[in-house]
Amino acid sequence: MTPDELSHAISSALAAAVADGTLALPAEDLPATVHVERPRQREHGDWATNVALQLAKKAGVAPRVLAEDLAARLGATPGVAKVDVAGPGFLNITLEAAAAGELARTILEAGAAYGRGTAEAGKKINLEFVSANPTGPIHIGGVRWAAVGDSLARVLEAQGADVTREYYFNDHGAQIDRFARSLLARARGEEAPEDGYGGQYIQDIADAVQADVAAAGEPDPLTLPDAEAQEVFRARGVERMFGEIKQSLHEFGVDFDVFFHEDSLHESGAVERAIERLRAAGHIFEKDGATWLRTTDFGDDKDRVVVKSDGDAAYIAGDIAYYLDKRERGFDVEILMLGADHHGYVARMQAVCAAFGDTPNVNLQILIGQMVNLLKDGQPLRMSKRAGTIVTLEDLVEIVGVDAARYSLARSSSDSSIDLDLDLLARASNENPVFYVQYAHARTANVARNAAEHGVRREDGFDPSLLDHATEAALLGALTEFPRVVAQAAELREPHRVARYLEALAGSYHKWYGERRVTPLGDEPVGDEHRTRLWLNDATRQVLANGLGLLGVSAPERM
RNA sequence: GCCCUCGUAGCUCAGUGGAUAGAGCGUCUGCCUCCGGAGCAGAAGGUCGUAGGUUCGACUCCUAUCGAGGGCACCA
Repeated sequence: MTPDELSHAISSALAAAVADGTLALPAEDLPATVHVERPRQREHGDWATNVALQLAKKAGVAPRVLAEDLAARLGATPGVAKVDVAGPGFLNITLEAAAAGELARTILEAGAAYGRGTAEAGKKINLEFVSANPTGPIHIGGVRWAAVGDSLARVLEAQGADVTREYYFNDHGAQIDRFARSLLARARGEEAPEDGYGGQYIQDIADAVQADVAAAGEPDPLTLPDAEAQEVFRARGVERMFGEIKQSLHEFGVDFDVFFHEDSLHESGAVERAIERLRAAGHIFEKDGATWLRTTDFGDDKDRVVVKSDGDAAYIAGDIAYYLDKRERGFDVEILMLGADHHGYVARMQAVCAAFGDTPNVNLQILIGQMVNLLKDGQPLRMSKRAGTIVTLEDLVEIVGVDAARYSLARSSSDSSIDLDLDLLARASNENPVFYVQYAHARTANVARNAAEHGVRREDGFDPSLLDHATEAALLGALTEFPRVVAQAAELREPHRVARYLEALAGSYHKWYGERRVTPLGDEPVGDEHRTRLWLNDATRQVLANGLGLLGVSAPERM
């Protein structure tokens, strides 16, 4: 019996109570779907609902009286063992072991599809994340969005969405000029300019550019005039940086479908077209020699310059064109993940969305994530791109590995800033809960291997009524919740819920493992109880694997 | 000054109106003669920043306030 089936049974009981006059409430006042949830306390049964509490006031009856009536009606439902009324009027429902245990078969039949849903089916979603400037390696903040964003993409895909992972390269404007000047300076053996970038990677890129130029048989850029030399370092340096960024993201398990270059918007005339479109809609005005977008009409706190008085496009012009470009590529929803240091963009970008006639927060959804603070021996680690003292994606992976890095960054709500102590992670990596979850998965694999060696085979029998231990009810209950957790993670755009769920599931599994054996002891013959437990073991493995897959974390057979 | 996010166990963090607020790590006590002890069982540890309000019921929603971080460009 699934929670949905139980929910329907309760709805039927409510409808019956209305039909025979017991519940004095118009049928349309009944909830469309009755929510059932897992009670915190195991003694409270397998499922609980507060529907009697919610309806009692409207119907003018005491909650407990209504609850008693519903309990009597539900008691006869096939698969329901008992229904208790508790506290102010909760209904606590306990399922028959067989009805609960059927889930193991359901999960194994569904396989990798267990946990998938259709909540986002038919939606074409563009998910833009990381989008770090190609002026240096990806630092720790960007890594967080790589882990969270990719996991969110997987979760949305599990709900049927057509997701495009997109990375926006800001390869236009002053930052890139500074990057190019820094490369040139280092190639000449000079210090990086005051407003430029430092760090060993600048030297490395500069060397690589010169090697590339030599390999291409082109003249040494150091013999060219400044402007031309800088252009060589800009074009080739940015290309080099792109390559490194793509490569480290790939090694992190994050592969983008589209790397979009801001420069292309300016070169193709997309920026002018987007501005003209807004002008035609009456949202553009000229003032002080500049061209403005009247974002205050759509909730922004000030209007924004889109073309500066010197004729150059302001930064937001690229974003405007980019927004339109995505819509014209057919995306219903554009999701944008930004760090908290960019949250000031939200209002103006939602205004841009509205100015194009779209619906803010529907066609454009902006997720703001808080920062990652790095600690070393409990002390904050100050990072500076200019000084080159940054902790990069590669550094983090080298210290803790891909699985631990992804997991530790994806298991927290993006609303919380998180503190990572590098020494702690390096010293005792099993402090990362990922190993708790992965160990549970490895253990299920080991149990299955052992069972196979001893002739315990699923196909020889399955009797879910034998799953009658308290730890089995708990484990089945946890397994039941997986599809809801995934659906909720997608709906709220909060993939960390999957990680937290997996930790709870792993806990339920470890407890069960301590109480029940799949392989018979000694000379004990193989019975249906062993075979049925193997079904449960394998079902757990399937869910752990499915969940870890949503996080982009491996599910090892052995550790 | 205005805006955004956060404040929950010693530490790192879960908990989008329900029952006795949870996990990992750390501390303490037990458990490997048989499916892996990266585990399990138990103990200790909380005025959920503070004060009001809404509600049958608030960690959760509202208001105020304190504290931490971030943001308020014709920069990108």
